[in-house]
Amino acid sequence: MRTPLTADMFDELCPTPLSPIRVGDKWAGMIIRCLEDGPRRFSELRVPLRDITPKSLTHSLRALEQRGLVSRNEQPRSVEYALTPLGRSLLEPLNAACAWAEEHWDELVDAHEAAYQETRHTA
Amino acid sequence: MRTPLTADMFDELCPTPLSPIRVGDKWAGMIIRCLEDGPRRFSELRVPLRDITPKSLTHSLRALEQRGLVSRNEQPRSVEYALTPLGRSLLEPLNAACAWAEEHWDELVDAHEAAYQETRHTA
DNA sequence: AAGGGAGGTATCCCCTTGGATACCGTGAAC
DNA sequence: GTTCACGGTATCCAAGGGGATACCTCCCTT
Repeated sequence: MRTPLTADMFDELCPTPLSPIRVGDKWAGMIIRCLEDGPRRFSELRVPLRDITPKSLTHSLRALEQRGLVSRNEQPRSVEYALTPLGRSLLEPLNAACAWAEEHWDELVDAHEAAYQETRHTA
Repeated sequence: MRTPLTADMFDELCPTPLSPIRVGDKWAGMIIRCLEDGPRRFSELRVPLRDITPKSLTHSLRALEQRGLVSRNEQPRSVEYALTPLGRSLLEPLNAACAWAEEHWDELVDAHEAAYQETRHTA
């Protein structure tokens, strides 16, 4: 564990974009996933979230802190973010949501494409 | 089943507002719950959602339709909305999310109040 | 003393979300 | 033939989410 976070970990197979279920703001769900294996540093979190601006990351992390899901541990040479026990307990329903999205992936894609076609047809 | 929807069904005990987990937009989760026991009509759905404007309800329902979660059945004298099988399958992770929120209700409230106090103190 | 990395802030700006209010079209029902 | 409920639209508006860019402070290294 504590393997480096990769830049492509949310690229292809992650069901997040098509799933109707969301945790907090745009980034919160992914951040929680990133912290699953242990504490991470600010700059470390920016890697898998690609082009996230520091402002957005700060904002999301503060919101997660306020909800008691993430802790901020400031040390001499770095800042480490980690899941609180409450945040870790959230992994269970979050995983259930992701599993649902993966399980119904085809239907979600079909519905999305059908809606898109209809839009084009109407226009 | 098919008992009338009450105006207060989302008032007190519903964990939605404090839960970090959301389904679609502001109303989607509650709409899905409302359809759990069978099809409902537009005006019927407005009751439990209190002050929802027709515009907002229309918008949310259209979005749920596009995602394939809700079906719209137009009949001579009424329009009925119902869960699709896909929509119904979403109840499982949705219930998991609600159960989580209820289970950690106290912690959620504590975190929320602590954040509020801190805001007041800072200001 | 200067450079550099970590962890942010400060501004600006656009787009979306969602509420308020008002209006509309259709088909019973009176 | 007008009124009424149903199922919406149309328009306007305020607040918030989120990206782009630039800047800053602290501390360590060289």
